[in-house]
Amino acid sequence: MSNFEAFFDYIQEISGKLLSADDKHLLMAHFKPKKLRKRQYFLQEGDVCKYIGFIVKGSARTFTVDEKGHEHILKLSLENWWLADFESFYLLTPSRFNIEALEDLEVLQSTNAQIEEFLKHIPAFSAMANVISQNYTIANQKRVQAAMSYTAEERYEDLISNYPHFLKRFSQNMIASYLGLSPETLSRIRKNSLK
Amino acid sequence: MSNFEAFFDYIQEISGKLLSADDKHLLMAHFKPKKLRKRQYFLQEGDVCKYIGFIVKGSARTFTVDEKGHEHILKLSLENWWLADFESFYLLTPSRFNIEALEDLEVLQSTNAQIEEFLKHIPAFSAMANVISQNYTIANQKRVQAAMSYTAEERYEDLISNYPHFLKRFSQNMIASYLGLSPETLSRIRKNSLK
DNA sequence: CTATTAACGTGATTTAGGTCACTACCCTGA
DNA sequence: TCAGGGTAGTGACCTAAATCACGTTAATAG
Repeated sequence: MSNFEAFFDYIQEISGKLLSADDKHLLMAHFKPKKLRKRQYFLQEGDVCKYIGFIVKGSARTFTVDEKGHEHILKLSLENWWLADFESFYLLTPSRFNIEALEDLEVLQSTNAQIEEFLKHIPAFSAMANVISQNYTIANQKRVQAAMSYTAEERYEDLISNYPHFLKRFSQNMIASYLGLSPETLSRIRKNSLK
Repeated sequence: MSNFEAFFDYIQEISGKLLSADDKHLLMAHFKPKKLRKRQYFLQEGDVCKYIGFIVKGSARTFTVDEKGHEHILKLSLENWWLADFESFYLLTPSRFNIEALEDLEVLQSTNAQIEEFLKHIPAFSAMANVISQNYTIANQKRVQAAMSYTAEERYEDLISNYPHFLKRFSQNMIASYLGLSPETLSRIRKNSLK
């Protein structure tokens, strides 16, 4: 399956280790391909996040809805990213987040229990998990810092330089919400920075 | 050393595994006690974060200074927390952060290379690392969400309910900066919420 | 092929929170 | 013992960004 080829490549590249034929069979046996159409939910608020998904194709957003009905996007995800509310996934508590497909979505998904098995038995998988966890920590650290210390304009500039491809794949509304801005403010920022 | 006893207890409690006598000797051989006086720096901006420290006693803040000279506190740390800029520590890049003792500080510190050894040879240590990494991911996720979707007042309420002991150990100036607020705003919020 | 709905732009107005200025109260150290 | 830095409270003012209101165009569904 070409789905799995891309997945295997990803694991090997991130981990710097090779997957054996057995490793691959184990992964193929327990990662299930799943398709979601645009606007379908991978996870709904209140549910436990039973599955973690690896995005093969498409995009998604992770967001909350506050008491005033406003949506706040916590994460935008594309190909070769993992999809889950890790708090809910690790602790098996009901999630405070929604994860929704923004484009038709193909993921490979598995359960917490299975992931534990992969970590134990597949060295490349476990090495990958460590690297990803580091990357997440770093990315989150940056994001907190940006949210707290940067102005709206600086956060947008930051996004442009770090994730330029986001602008192609996500609507301005989504980007604005991801940056913690109103769509109007983002529109004005773009206008000013065109000069 | 009573220092190490608390450290060993912590590892065993978090990991759910026991440390052997050999494990303990290995840890004692390569975690060095270090004392910092109030206002001394554990890490300075521009330096590579060569050491990770486990706080035995005292408190510290991790902060940046922006172009206008304003300080932004990213993290406040107390006993039984780890002290490091993980980005710099993992990637060996110059840090964008400062870590400063807010009270006289006692840490047990070690290097990246040594940590790799502990992870390989001490199962309890490696299990602890996994749990901590999960906790960090969860805490960071919450903090990003709070920074993006909550008002100043909600963030303060959130702090009170999640980290009430922070109020006893850190000055209002520090709390304000941690919450991304001016000291004046925090002072007014406190006044209003007293009613 | 219309009819909606989503996406983006732009002006007028409001507001949360920042900035500046001044006061009072500890501490801590010479 | 007293001076000076750190800490907190409060008023007056300012500004970045949200909100509200409206148009325009582009995309999508029936």
